[in-house]
Amino acid sequence: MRIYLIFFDTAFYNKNMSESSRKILSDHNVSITNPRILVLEALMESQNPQTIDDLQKKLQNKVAKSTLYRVLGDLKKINVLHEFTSPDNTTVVELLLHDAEHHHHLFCGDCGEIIDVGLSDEFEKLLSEEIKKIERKFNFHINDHRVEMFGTCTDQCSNCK
Amino acid sequence: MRIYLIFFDTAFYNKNMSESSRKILSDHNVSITNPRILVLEALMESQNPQTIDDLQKKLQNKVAKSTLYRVLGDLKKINVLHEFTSPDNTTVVELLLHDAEHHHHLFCGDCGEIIDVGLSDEFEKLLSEEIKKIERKFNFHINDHRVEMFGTCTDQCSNCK
DNA sequence: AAAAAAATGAGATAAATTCTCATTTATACT
DNA sequence: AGTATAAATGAGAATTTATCTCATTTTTTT
Repeated sequence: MRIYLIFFDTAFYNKNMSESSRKILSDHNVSITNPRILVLEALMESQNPQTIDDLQKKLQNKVAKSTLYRVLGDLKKINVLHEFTSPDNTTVVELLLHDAEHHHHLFCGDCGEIIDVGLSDEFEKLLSEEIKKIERKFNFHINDHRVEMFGTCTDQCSNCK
Repeated sequence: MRIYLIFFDTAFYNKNMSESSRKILSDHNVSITNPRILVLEALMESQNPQTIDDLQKKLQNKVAKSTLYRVLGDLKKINVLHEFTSPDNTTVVELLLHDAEHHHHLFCGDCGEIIDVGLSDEFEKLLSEEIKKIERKFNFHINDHRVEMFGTCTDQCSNCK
């Protein structure tokens, strides 16, 4: 048996998040400002979708409310942020990084947790075919889709139980 | 060639809508009141999802704003109303009648129209299997799902063009 | 380093929804 | 049918969520 000691260098991770935040902004020709970096870092802190309230708590008045909304708008405009609504009508937001895979969402009605889930290639392929049929039938041009699943986490969720 | 004359008896349809509204309420042990009947009738007037604003216009001050929201809440509670949010964050609402088939939604980003669409049995079957996998993987109990498709209606839509 | 452009903070404003409570309406019970 | 009781409604106040305004600060350009 081997024992590994893992040193968790928070500074390193923070520096990393700051770096990637800057990169996201410069890659999209958006000026690099402190509020934007802070908001991006807060978004990166969790891989699952978060509410605006979650973000405000993380930012702890380091960014004004109006600025937070404005920055989220900026990030939507450059397509690195996805905004949608949970079943209880709360706006949630998640970062879409270059390497983010196409995914869908699973909602827990008890604790409100939202989990990113991937579905099989077979399923996605059949869905694309269905979408082509719908496009023809309704004379639509469809550019996006999503599958949402609603339920309750039985025991694993950290918020519930 | 034959020519058919179709007489559209509004009174008959109104009476019918009023009757089914009453039936919906009594079937669910909800007291039958005028505002509830009016809201149900407004909901029945269109088969596709409608915004709260649409309803208010149809009701033309015959039902107070607070009552409208309250009645919609009541209808949700007895599971005859489905409420969700369109991509531009507007709340929309649709009646779920006993005979309503399982369906999904198609959103037009230009005119805001929302269309009910059914997908093939083959697709729904595969989706159920995917959902079973997700339930196992995340230890969830999933009780509902929906597929949303986003695009633009190319020329058929009555609101656009 | 200075000038120009852009972003921010603080609070005002707007829109959507919920809440409060006095009055009205519906239901249950003679 | 008529009355008592319970429930629902209307009107507007309050709350919540998001956007807007504009003077000040920060970033970018030169």
